[in-house]
Amino acid sequence: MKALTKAEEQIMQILWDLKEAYVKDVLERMDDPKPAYNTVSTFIRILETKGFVKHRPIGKSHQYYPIVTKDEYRSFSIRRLLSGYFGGSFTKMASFFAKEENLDVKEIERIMEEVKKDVK
Amino acid sequence: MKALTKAEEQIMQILWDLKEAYVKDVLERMDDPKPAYNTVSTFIRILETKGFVKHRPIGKSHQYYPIVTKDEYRSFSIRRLLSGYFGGSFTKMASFFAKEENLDVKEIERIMEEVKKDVK
DNA sequence: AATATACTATTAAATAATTAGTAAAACCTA
DNA sequence: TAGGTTTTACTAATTATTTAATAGTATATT
Repeated sequence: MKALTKAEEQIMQILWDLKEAYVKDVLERMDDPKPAYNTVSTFIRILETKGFVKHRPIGKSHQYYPIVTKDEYRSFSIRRLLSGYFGGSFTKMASFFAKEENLDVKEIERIMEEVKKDVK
Repeated sequence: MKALTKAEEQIMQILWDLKEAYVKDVLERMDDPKPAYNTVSTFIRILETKGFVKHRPIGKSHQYYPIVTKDEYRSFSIRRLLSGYFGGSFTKMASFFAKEENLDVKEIERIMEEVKKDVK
């Protein structure tokens, strides 16, 4: 999987959110100052050539939808961070975060309880 | 703090590792195919204008050293990932990771013990 | 001193990413 | 059906990033 550029990522975030969308739907959700319609259209087509997005023709128009899921990209992003900055170890990252946030043992335990509940 | 580009980051990783280095030291640690001496030199000077690096003149030469620490950049990177993909919540990221790796409760607890030990 | 060496500074060239204009096709409406 | 609207496809322009050549300066070597 290839990393997304900043502008590409912005648009993927919207597509992940909407599940499927026309160019105009994506444009609508973009922050001001909104880019030109064609800017969005171009990026979506780039995302399509990169294999992140596909479309189905609806009348004369295209409805776009993500084929790389947000979870897949999440996973890719965590892995990249872990391997670049924490020797590939999630434990190291968690320790780093805990120290940085001055979490005490109680708080760490609360987080882990939450995780355990969630994993079940 | 501004994000590093890929090439800049590569060089910062080496500088963080070496703590202080001449251009040639950085070049030495780079993977083959090694770039030109001047390519490295240029990037280090870009890093200096971005405020990531400083130098002390040693004779006619410059010895470079990081002024943004690896920990500071680590922290910045985690935060960016959390805010973009986990609603800013470390717990969410941990849950996601645990599910993805199929960690069972035992393993989660082992990680937590490690973190607790480390935080003390 | 002349020549080679090691380095920095300046600049240019190549490539990648971002933005959007223009043209053409498809559709809608009076 | 002529004129306006919406949309895609193609292309150009701009800016950011990456790479390195060239030139200049100081030091070492013979």
